[in-house]
Amino acid sequence: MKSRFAPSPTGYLHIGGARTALFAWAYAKQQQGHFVLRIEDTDRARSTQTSVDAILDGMNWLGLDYDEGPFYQTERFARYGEVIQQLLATDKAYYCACSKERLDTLRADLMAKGEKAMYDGCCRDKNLSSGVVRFKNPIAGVVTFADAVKGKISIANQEIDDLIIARTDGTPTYNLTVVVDDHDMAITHVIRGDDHINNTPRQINLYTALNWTLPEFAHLPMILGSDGARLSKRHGAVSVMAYRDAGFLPEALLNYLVRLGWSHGDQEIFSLEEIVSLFDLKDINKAPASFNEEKLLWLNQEYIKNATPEYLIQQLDWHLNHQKITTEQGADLASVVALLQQRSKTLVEMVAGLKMFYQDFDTFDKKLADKQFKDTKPLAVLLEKLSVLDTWQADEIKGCIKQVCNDLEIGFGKVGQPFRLALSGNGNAGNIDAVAELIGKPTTLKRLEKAIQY
RNA sequence: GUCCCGUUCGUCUAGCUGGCCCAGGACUUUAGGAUUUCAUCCUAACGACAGGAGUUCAAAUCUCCUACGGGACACCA
Repeated sequence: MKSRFAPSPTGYLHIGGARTALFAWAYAKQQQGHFVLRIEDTDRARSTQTSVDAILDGMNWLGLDYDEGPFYQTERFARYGEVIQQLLATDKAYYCACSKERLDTLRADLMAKGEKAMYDGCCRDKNLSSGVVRFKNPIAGVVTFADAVKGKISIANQEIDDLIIARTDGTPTYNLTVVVDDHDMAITHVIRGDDHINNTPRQINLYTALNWTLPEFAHLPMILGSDGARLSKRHGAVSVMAYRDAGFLPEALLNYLVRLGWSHGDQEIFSLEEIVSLFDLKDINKAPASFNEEKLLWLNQEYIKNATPEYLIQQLDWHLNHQKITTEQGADLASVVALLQQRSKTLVEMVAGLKMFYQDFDTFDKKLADKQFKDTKPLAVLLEKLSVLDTWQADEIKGCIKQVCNDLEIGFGKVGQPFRLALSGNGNAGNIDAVAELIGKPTTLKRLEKAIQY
């Protein structure tokens, strides 16, 4: 068994492509087969190296490893040429010299007449020797195939025109290259987006003309945006790497993506191992799904909550560098992360919460400070008690706060809140005693003084 | 326009070898509870079988029609 992911390098790896890759990858792993990465770059005008790199980066970040490839179609032109010649020689293809203008008007006329815009086979029997090469699609009959997710699909050959397999400059086009590659690479399962359903019958005809055995086809429904239209740039972030930048964990994205169209009963959370062991094409939904960032956020939070601090630190590395925050000095990063992981939906949020342990802030949040620092008495008393504290530990610090409460006969919140603001600058912090412990005595006292002077 | 595919709570979905479904889970929202804010956690509530016809003792599940949505119709992939 062998599956593949075959993106064209005309942009970054987007969410829809990533899900297709994930499904093809998961099925290969599940079947203990191979997963192939193939770059379909035959459109030299639109393909770029930057896009190739972006796709590779995306795959790598997601952890979707491939057993073979990446293969590049541009390196296989000789082979395509061979197949085109073979088709020509066996009268399965012909040269067509129709001008673009003729084709355009033909299309417009047909549409106006209420018919499907198709090539009329004008040059089919002219026996020309130059121009584009078209495949001689059968005129009659019906092409039927059993799609692994959609079920039986039939299209009449009358609905299919003679597709171009080689351009004027001799370069091959998509429908020819996929067939040749999938055959040559011994792909047994073609798993791709259902925008390719209409191409499938023509490809099947090509397989037949070449006398090659057909692979299984599995067409995945598209991912739609919140407005029901196909997911695109105008729906916001669609690049996989944009999700890394926004602080998502790769396994959270993968988990979200796998549940978009695939299910295993009521289970929502799947480890990578579970995805691999449980994945099956028959559990894929036929209908398109729309992307919902709120649920992704929830999943991400779940993964952050359950991850080990060590793993989180590893994932945090990029964000820390990106925001130029150094954590060598000051609090123990693992402890800080452990404190923060219960309260961060994203890594970006975590970094925001982690700043106060490694950087001083210039000002307090004005609104909060005006309120919390109106009466500085509690903080002043707290400062006194903390400054004489010998063992700088959460329990001891908590004890001090309680003492202040007793001495002044006020509630915990009256001391805890201002204290929290004093240390964080913005009021966002977890267990205040633990926070103070990690920040350390000198810094805690310094910030307390600053708050009292506010 | 023509062809192909699809249609269960706002969203992701279970169920689709008909009865266990006056439809289950999750996200979101709302209301409570726990908590030193927030977050987390617990409890509860709201909320859907697109519409119609048919088959059947019985339909979300099978058939047909309609509506709506998506996709394809490139010398793009």
